[in-house]
Amino acid sequence: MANRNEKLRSHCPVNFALEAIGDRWSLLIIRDILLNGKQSFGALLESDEQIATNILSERLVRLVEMDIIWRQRDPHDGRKFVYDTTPKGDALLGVVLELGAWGAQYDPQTVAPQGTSAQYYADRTGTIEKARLSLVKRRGSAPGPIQV
Amino acid sequence: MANRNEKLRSHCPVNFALEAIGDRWSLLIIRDILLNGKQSFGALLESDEQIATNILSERLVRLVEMDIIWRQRDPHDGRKFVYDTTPKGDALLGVVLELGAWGAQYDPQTVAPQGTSAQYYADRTGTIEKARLSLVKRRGSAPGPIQV
DNA sequence: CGTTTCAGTTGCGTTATGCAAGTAACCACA
DNA sequence: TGTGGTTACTTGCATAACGCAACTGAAACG
Repeated sequence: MANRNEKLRSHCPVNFALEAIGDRWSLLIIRDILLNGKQSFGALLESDEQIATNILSERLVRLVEMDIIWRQRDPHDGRKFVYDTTPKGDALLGVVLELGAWGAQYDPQTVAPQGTSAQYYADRTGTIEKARLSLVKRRGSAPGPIQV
Repeated sequence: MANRNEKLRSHCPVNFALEAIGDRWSLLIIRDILLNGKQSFGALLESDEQIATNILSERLVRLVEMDIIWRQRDPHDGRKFVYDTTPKGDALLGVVLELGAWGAQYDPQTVAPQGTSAQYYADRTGTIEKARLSLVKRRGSAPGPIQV
């Protein structure tokens, strides 16, 4: 699991990244925020992978602590929080897309997730720049789901 | 952990990749084979992250089962095996480099791992193509460590 | 032929994950 | 204003994964 303050096994940059987000759930949460526009606990719960509430809760705390996402109260509903990626979280887009490209290539039963176009996974060439532009556009305008 | 034959949580390509290699060790092993030219059990054991023998053993079996790496007896030493990536494993290079780029950017204490040039992590632009060329060159010639 | 190297395996304690159930704060409506 | 539903959690407990240390069997070395 992504550890918090314990000493790292090494300072190889690949290892640093894996200790931060190299567990089974963190990158799925980041995928949902970056690509599927999910920004609340409830929305993140509804993904196909069926994350448990306690795990989602703990991961969100960790990701906030690591400054990969941040949260604020929903101004329109006092029960809810709004979660969104920080620039450090946005910088994981390349990782998510590379994983997606590999998965799409080697999973014989691959499907594009709901609300996400298969073209973002189909080929790697140009994909990262393309999605990054979507993200810039999103950041530049009012916050909300991006339709990729 | 990367599971084997149990049913996947979903067929989202990102999830498929995470279920295959989304644990704390698999991508470090792939990093060592792809970037650091390590090809034996003993060499893989010596990395800074100090993987345990039982975990390395199990991960190598899994990676072979998934056709991400393959192994053969060392023709020069009957005790040893030679491990190397398959094309499916080579295709994870982009994932490794994206993780490395992110880690190098956000780990204040980052270091380039032994035998690996920092330039491969320092910036993402062109990095993937560059390393891929190294890999193609390596595959084209006799198998052996690549010095990146 | 004894010693060392190599690639593991085994045993066992610790940590992480996953499921089900429960809770406090808040909102929507009568 | 109170009642029921929603949201974002927390708790308890079982199971699975991880990690350390010690051990093994086959091959190489001297």
